[in-house]
Amino acid sequence: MESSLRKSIHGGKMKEEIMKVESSDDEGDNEDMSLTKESNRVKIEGSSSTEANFRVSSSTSQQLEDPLASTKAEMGEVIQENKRLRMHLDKITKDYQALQVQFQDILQQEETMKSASSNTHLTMGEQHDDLVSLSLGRTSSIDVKKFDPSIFAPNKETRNENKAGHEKEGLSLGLGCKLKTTNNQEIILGESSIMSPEKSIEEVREEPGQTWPPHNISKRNVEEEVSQNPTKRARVSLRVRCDSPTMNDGCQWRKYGQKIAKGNPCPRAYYRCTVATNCPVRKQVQRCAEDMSILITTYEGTHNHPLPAAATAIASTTAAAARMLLSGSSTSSSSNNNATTDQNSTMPSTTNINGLNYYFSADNSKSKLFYLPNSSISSSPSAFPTITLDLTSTSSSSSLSPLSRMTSFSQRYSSTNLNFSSSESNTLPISWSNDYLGNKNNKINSLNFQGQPFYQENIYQPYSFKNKSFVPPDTLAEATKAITSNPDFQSALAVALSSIIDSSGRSNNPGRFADNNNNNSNNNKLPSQNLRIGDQSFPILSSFASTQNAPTFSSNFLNMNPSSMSTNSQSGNVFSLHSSTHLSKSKSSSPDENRDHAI
DNA sequence: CGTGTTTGACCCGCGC
DNA sequence: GCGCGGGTCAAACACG
Repeated sequence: MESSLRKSIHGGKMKEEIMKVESSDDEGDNEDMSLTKESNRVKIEGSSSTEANFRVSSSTSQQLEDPLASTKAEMGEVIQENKRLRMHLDKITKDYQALQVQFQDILQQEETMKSASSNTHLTMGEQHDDLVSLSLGRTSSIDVKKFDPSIFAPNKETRNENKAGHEKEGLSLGLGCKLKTTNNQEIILGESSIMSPEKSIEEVREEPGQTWPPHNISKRNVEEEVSQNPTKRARVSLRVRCDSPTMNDGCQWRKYGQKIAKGNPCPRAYYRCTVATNCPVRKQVQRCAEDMSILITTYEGTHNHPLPAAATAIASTTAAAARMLLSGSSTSSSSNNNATTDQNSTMPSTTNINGLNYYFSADNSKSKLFYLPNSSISSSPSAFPTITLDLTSTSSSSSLSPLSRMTSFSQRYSSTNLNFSSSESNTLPISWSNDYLGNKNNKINSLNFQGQPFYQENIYQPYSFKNKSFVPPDTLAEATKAITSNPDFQSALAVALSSIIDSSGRSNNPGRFADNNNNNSNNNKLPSQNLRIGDQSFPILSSFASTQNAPTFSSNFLNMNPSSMSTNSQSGNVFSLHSSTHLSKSKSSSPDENRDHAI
């Protein structure tokens, strides 16, 4: 009795300490610090609670002897812990502010450059436009069109005072998705409404006079190019290991044809987007002839309507890839004729951008060069330049990937159980185990995001309640730094995160689609999102949209295992993302469930 | 009955 | 011009 009373007292005091830290957080930039605050709240709540449990149990015997001393000792520990957390918070805040200022610098430089020159398409900036678009997944802003990796360089903290007003822009670079509308409104996608006062995407969609997606130069460039040269309608092909007939990409599709294409016994299915009546987007779905487990989904066109949240991830990724393709193919052939042309000095290599392999077309208007030596290349030319995002293969390029910086990160804490997955036994995680992040040999890492809604609770829980794991304070700092300091990491991360966004928005999709995906026995469970590094998983600290009612993500999108590459009936470019995603068994038991819904 | 799929016919561009 | 192959149309059909 006395013991339990004491425990509650201790807990209450610790709670006070926690609240003290949190309330002091709020004194700062309460609008702009959503991610930082959240990150620290994770640590505060998690670590304090974890230690609380430990302390309560370990001090039970002492309590009988000297309750007061024990309580004081605990308070001292708590205070120390809070100090550590506070320091950590300050550090993150500084990094965050530095990033914001740097980002603003980039934007200003970009505007200057824009006014100065616009005669080259395949400039570094253009390349980075593609890079950042892929990186942010949903970036649709002219203002983030160009991207300089240097903005993620750490430790640049000395900045102008008058730039402090732009603090909202930094964090979304790291883990959120930001849109900037034509009237300079920013939308941080995926940011929790609690944590961020930014307008939600839906609000902006309803903004009078706004179009969706918001107009931006990048998209206009593509559209203009396409309109100027109709034969250059870019296609983006995704190669994915997928057992279901189609991948579920969040959009609604109607099949309008099927054809046996030459060189592939598997029929090619033709789909058109039915979200809007006159949406021009088409997609083709076909199994790979060499490896039936590989599903090739080719997208063509741009949606002319608001997309379901679940569909924006793939849509933006493919749009970015298409834009990259078009911008690349719009340049003189000399710059692109060689698939290994070094198109951008800032790229790690011509075939490895962000650790992802690009294979550019050898021809501007017709895709002739295909991607791998083993391919039985289709000789039939395509009128469409095609970029293929290969999500099936392995790569040995990881050693150069900046992600390898995470090696020490994972290894250092290799003994820590950081798998905070709450995925149930019958649910395979959707994981992006990038071989380029690492494999068993080079002991690097993989990204593994549980393909389930991103519940706020689970952001906090992993550190303490669920697995009783405690992440050393500098673990988060290191992870944060690794992420924010590295554009390459960001790009890869964003793709993976996109799948999470996709999952969180799944419930927005009405009708049959929603029905299909709501058939989920795990709906009532609270999964968590993990960043898996090697054998370890790290909770994602960003505040992606937490759709409480979202069903779990059933995408068969990326069930990737290393495999040999095989042919695609369309020649084109390959963007190889070496990643891995597993399906959620609970949602894919019936092939019909994924019928007609890509990715 | 509404919605989506199937499938043969048709159109079109390209190469010979 | 002809044949081939990719892509689309639309009537018939299936399903809930």
